[in-house]
Amino acid sequence: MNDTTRSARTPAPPRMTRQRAAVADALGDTDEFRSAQQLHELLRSRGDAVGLATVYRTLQTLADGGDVDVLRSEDGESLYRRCARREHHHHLVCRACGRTVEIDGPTVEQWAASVGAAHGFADIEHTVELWGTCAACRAADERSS
Amino acid sequence: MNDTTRSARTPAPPRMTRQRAAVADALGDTDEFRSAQQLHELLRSRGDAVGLATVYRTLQTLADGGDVDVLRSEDGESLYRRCARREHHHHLVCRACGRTVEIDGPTVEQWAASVGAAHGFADIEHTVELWGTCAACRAADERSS
DNA sequence: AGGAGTTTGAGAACCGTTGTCAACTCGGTT
DNA sequence: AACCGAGTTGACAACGGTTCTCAAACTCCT
Repeated sequence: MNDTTRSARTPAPPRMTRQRAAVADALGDTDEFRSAQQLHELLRSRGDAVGLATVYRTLQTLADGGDVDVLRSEDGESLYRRCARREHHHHLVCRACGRTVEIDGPTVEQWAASVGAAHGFADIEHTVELWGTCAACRAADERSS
Repeated sequence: MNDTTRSARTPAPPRMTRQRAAVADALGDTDEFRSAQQLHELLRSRGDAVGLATVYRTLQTLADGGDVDVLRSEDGESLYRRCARREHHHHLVCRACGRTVEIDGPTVEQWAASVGAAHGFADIEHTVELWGTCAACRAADERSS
């Protein structure tokens, strides 16, 4: 059994491609949660276009690896962001521009676990997200009205 | 200007129909969060079918009026439930069967508001939901494995 | 019963997302 | 440097949940 013999259980080696780099790059550029379609459009306008399907695939891979955070906008769209810390945390997101602040829910984790256990539920997961309108968007909004 | 003259700003009077009653009824029967499609199927199997579009419309109306709670399942589907209390609260939901326990997030509201304000965000809303597997579903699961 | 205006429902349209599969690349080999 | 096998891409089809359309049916009031 030499190096090139890849036994069946070995996952599969990731490969670096222009497209993957481009997506990762676009995510690295911003602090804001972005949809797959926004990223796709951004890349296209930048000049190094990537197929929409590839954008979705790449984001999914990144998300699975914990390299990006995913959350659902209020109307169900998936939004992606490269967060500063990999540890579990929550977000305060501007619903207009996606600007995001990473926050801690000091007691949330513990509370969630104990409430779950108290009712006989297992494998507890929790969703805690804050939505608001950031100062900049508020200002922009008033200016245009 | 008599009674039958409905000035433009008056919303429009809701009207009781077999369909609306059926949907409300189906919701009243269960404690569990159900999708529009599940409710549609339930009604059909019960013998008093209601068009899918009508189920969606009715649920939306009920939700707008605060008569039912809506939340998004982990894979983005909208789920509806007639909760015992109309006041703001959170849920611990079984991801397998939809069984739900209404819970309070003692300090959550305040925490959300202050975190939002601290970062200059306005119109703060928060999503706090707990997902788990209830005891019954866990038992059922083990039995079949 | 009569009539104005609301509601319904079958099917089309929508929209974000995933699947398909032949062509193309990456990365290691010869 | 050319070669090759396996992973990757992308145009497009397909999917699944939800909303729209609009003619026919129904509510409610007189």
